[in-house]
Amino acid sequence: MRKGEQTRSAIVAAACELAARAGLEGMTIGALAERMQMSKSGVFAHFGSREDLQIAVLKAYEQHFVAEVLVPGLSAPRGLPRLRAIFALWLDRTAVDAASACIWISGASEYDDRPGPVRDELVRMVLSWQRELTRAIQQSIETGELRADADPGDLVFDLYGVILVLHHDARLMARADSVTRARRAFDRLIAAYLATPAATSRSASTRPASPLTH
Amino acid sequence: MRKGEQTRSAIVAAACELAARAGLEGMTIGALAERMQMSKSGVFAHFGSREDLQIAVLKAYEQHFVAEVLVPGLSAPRGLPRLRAIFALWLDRTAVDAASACIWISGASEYDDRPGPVRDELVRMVLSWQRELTRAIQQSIETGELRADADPGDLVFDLYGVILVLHHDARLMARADSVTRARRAFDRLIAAYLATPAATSRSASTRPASPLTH
DNA sequence: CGATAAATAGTACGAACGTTCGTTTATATT
DNA sequence: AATATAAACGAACGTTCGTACTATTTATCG
Repeated sequence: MRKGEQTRSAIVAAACELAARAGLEGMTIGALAERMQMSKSGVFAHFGSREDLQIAVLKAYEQHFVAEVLVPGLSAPRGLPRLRAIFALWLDRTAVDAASACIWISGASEYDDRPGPVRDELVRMVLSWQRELTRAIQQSIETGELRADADPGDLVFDLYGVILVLHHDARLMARADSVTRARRAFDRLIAAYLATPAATSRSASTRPASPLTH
Repeated sequence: MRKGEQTRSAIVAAACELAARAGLEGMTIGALAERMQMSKSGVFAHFGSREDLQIAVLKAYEQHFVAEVLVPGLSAPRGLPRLRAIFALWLDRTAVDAASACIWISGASEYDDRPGPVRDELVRMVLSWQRELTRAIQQSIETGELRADADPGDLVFDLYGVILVLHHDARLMARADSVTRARRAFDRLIAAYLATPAATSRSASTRPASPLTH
């Protein structure tokens, strides 16, 4: 009983590392068995199917992500400091280990055209994470640090874009200054959403020339 | 003689559609043969290897991309209008056909840990495209439309992020309003980089208050 | 300790992968 | 029309994939 769960979690841990490099689809049971120095069937027996293994990897990843990004981020005071802390921790996951990819990001490309339980689980996790981001943003609005008319969904969109392009540039393009650029991009974003003391009220008289219409 | 090149390009065209859905790695010769109603060996004979086929697909994609985004974009007056045109055309590629992915984006995840000729070709293409973007941005600075102290590399970074998160949201998350959000994100970005003749408080004036009720 | 169940190994299967080879069909040239 | 060459086929190669079934080892507990 105990031994089984022990090796099972060891397999999942190894599978996480493997999936981080080859993707959830590229992670094969054969390679996993070789890495674990076990037989294919021995590894396979711990999961009903390959899909179950992939979902187990996803759940383990989410657990790590929450523990390393969300939880420590929540210890920062609510509002903009917390949002900054969360994003900084999010960035750290890329900065520290540039060799391993985020399986949420690689999975997005792998499963965006492949319906099934794995995709459902992935979408659920991303949604859950974006909800947390939205909450931190809304709180930053409530504290008056971000503009009252800011759209939290827009900022989540922007922040996610920064993370995606960070991974793209750091991993595919192998650019060393990616994290620095991502930090600047974040600061630029926050500056655009920042509540300026004079312009917090949306009055028609102070309406500037709109850059929307070109 | 002529027949060969004809079917070869037909194969590449079919391969492009296939790769757009399954990725460059997911595109198999068997599936391609079935789609072409040819034998596997008949398809294979047109390429020395699977890698050559993948590279042929990449080149065909680049050709289409340039023809549909860069070339028509260049007909807009240089400076900010051209940059806007290019981005709008870039967006259209996602908006029109949300069912098919960009193989540059899916390839980024597929090959960021897989060295080889395919990855090299992919990186070369992305670099080439980012150079074009950089040029359009620099020209927008020269015309005085964008701030003189703006870092073109930063804006390229930001723009690419918008495209990446657009694909992510539209395809994986199946959000219908992704293109709208991407457009707003672009406008926000440009506003942040805009050369403001007199205003010092550009952050609050990036957007009129009307269309962003959440 | 021995019984019993859990955990792992072993083997095999069918399918699909990219690739090679020899042959046949279709096209182009003389 | 005859011939040379290009194009496509069909079969098979060796691998690897996920999975099923059957032993055999190992751990747990009365």
